[in-house]
Amino acid sequence: MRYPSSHKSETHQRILETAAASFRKHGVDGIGVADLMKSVGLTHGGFYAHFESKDKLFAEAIDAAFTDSLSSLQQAIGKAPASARRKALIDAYLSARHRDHADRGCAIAALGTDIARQGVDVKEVLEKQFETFVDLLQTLSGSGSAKSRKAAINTIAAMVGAMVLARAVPSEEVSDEILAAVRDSLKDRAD
Amino acid sequence: MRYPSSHKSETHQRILETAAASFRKHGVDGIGVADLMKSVGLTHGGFYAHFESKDKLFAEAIDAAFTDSLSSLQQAIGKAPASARRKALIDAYLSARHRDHADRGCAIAALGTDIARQGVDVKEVLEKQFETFVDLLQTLSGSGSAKSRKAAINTIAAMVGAMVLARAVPSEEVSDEILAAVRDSLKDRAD
DNA sequence: TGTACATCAGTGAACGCGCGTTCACTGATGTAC
DNA sequence: TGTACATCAGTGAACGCGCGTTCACTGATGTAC
Repeated sequence: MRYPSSHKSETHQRILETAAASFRKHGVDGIGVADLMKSVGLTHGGFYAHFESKDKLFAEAIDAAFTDSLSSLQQAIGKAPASARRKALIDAYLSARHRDHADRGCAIAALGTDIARQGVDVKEVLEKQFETFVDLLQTLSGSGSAKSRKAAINTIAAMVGAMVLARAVPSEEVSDEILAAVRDSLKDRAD
Repeated sequence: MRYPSSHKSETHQRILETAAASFRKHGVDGIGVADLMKSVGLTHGGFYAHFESKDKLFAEAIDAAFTDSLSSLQQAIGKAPASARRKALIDAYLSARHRDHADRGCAIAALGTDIARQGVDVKEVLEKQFETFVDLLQTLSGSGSAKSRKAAINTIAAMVGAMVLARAVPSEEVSDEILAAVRDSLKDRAD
């Protein structure tokens, strides 16, 4: 079956988006090429017309996942007045909604410890997107000084750690407590 | 070969300790039963005389890993005078040494996002040990009030997030920067 | 305009491989007589 | 004290299974004449 010329890149994109969600939900080893392609509505053999290997897909998917979640955050804070945007971002990141929907959320909070064991390719994607995240937070604080970069790194570390913990703990009570504690603490600081 | 009565529990312990290190280094799916037993100096078949399944081992190993890393931290701060212990703990946790030796370090920082995808058994072990960690930090701050519990949670979240990030980033420069930023910030706070 | 052919995204059987787990077996030593 | 037997931690072949990857093939459509 021959398809219109745009078709291939559309399929590529669909595989990528499905992968970005599935990897965040199930981990790198928790989802296979066959199941992934099934979710897209195709068979596994076709995968290699789009990606060189599962590893290569993973690197691209991390990139897509990050872009996806950062634009979600941008959207969440867009409504707020400039002075309240940092707080809006913290509330959006450290929400029960984010905790309960890892497949659409932050890639580091969902896959951080897996990424630590991956090759340089994947880690470079992560660092690039980490810097984007730092920039975003620096913009919200209204200054590009070294101090605000440090503050941005602290905010990200606290948010990532809180989300990892909130998801790793079985009791919703403790999970909520962790999110609330870090939310309060970050918002109290005038970074 | 019949062994002295203490032999079995000693082997059990050796498997557990090797597993606690290997899982932290390679992830749950990164190390198999056969390789694990080989590291212990045995063959894979013997594994099931000691553990019901790999999953059960993982739950026990997380417990052992936590106990191991918490006692390392206790040791690191033991030398310091009481007033400097919180800072000593932060320095020990957020050190390059800890970053570069995941196999002997904090289980959440090494396996946090994997644990989030595990069953309740594993998560319950984690929550118990998380509470131990909170208690330790509260003790160091010298008070058991609700405020200090909140502060302890914040400290842990920041440390875990920083370590996950520091390990996920390929450049040592950025990695060091993250550790230093969070170290400074946590020590400035009088929690 | 109509026909023959080339293209190539997607199919599905097949591959080798490593995984977790099972099981009949081994053999050194403790125990019973 | 000496012998026969029971024990059971550990062995290693074998199991079914799912994985990532390969490849000969399909067939609808674009292109050449």
